Amino acid sequence: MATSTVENYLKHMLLLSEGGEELVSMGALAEALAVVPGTVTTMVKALADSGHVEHRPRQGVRLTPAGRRVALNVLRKHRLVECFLVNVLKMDWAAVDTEAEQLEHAISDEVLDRLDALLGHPETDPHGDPIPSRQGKLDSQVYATLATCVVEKPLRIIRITDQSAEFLLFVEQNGLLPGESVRVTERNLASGLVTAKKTAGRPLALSLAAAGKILIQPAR
Amino acid sequence: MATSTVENYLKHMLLLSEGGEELVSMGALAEALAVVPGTVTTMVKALADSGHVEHRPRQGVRLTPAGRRVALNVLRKHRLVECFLVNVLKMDWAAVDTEAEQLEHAISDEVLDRLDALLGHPETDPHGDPIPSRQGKLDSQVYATLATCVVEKPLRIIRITDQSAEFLLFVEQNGLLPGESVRVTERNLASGLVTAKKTAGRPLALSLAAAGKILIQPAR
DNA sequence: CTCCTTACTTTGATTAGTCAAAATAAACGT
DNA sequence: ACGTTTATTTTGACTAATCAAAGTAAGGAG
Repeated sequence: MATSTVENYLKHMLLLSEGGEELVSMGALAEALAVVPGTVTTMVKALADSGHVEHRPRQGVRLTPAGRRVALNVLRKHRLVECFLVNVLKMDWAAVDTEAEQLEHAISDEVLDRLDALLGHPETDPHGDPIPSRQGKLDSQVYATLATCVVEKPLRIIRITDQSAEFLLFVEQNGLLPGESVRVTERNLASGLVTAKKTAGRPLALSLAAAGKILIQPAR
Repeated sequence: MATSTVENYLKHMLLLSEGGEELVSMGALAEALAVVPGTVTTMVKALADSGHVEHRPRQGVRLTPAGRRVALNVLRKHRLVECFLVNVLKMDWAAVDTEAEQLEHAISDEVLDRLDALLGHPETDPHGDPIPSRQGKLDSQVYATLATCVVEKPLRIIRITDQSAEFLLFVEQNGLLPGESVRVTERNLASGLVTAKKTAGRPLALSLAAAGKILIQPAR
């Protein structure tokens, strides 16, 4: 059985490789796991021995199919737990990531399945992040963002790709939740500012960095 | 923050002291935690340093008020999680103890409170074990058992005090669930056999040891 | 091509939790 | 009171995960 430390390493590799093909750098992994780089090197070598990853010294690391399977299962637990916490326990959007971080390592596959059924087999969590299927399929569609979309076109918000409580709180307070309709009225590369406007709302200014974390689609 | 190992030590001390006054022997703790006695000695000394227990060398160990507080909180989590798994996720009676064993260390107090509300503030878990209140009150009423009760008196089953899957399965298959009505038709100390009978059922034989794990009250 | 920066790896030490086995103390029977 | 049994404690060693700091490689800048 993988320890919860191992599960975390694998999960973060999956998240950092956005789909699983590219090499993940040791530095990025260390950053994501809040650990010094030397620790990552040590751990990655152990994970290579157990067949979960392929380690290219001085270049990076990549999940093997076995490692990817474990990572997807953990991610599925994480996101389904988030759904449960928000939809059933009515918890706060911004707080559930931290909670799920613990629970993802404690719930069994049996509980996972029943939770999935209870929630009606959702396809995304409350932030719009796709939930891997039982079979390990993960929607890896690449969306445009408020930082990259066409100006003045009507858009629908699909997903928020920053789980920090502050950012989620900001998003919530300005009604930029997944499902909402918006359009970008202005984008200025020089000042790094994007102005967005909800159908019936006042214009809202945000940085390019922030805008890039809000994924969108052309409205229906 | 107490690690989940520490939480387990404290929880088992609480369970073994049936209320919290008597000294718990190191051996009993080692047995309950599936660890060798030497490990318990080491750990108990650390717990004494952190003020969670009082250690009487060569005699045993006892929870301090601080330790008891932690233990009750863990037990509350364990039992509320069991309620959730059985009542909401419709999981099997006999399997939930193992699941809860993991989850009790992963859920926050926030989630605990919401779970408690969702379940309607239950007073006992599905096995009839009392759930400690938020304030740390634990019903420590001493019940009679099928091994100690008066013969032929109508009884109500209150609680099953053995969480092993086999025993729970046996209990379930013979309809001896908490809430059910029974009476003891015969008890033979010599052969160590107890015969119980549900109001509308065939007589069932069980050992004194097994009968002692089924707590009862006089029928309403 | 050489030096420098930066990322990565190595090394040695630390902490939590554990076991095996030897040492000790208390309790017990005769 | 003496030796034996049994529970407990000690000791030394091990694993997983970590950090600090020293060492090494690879890719630019000049």
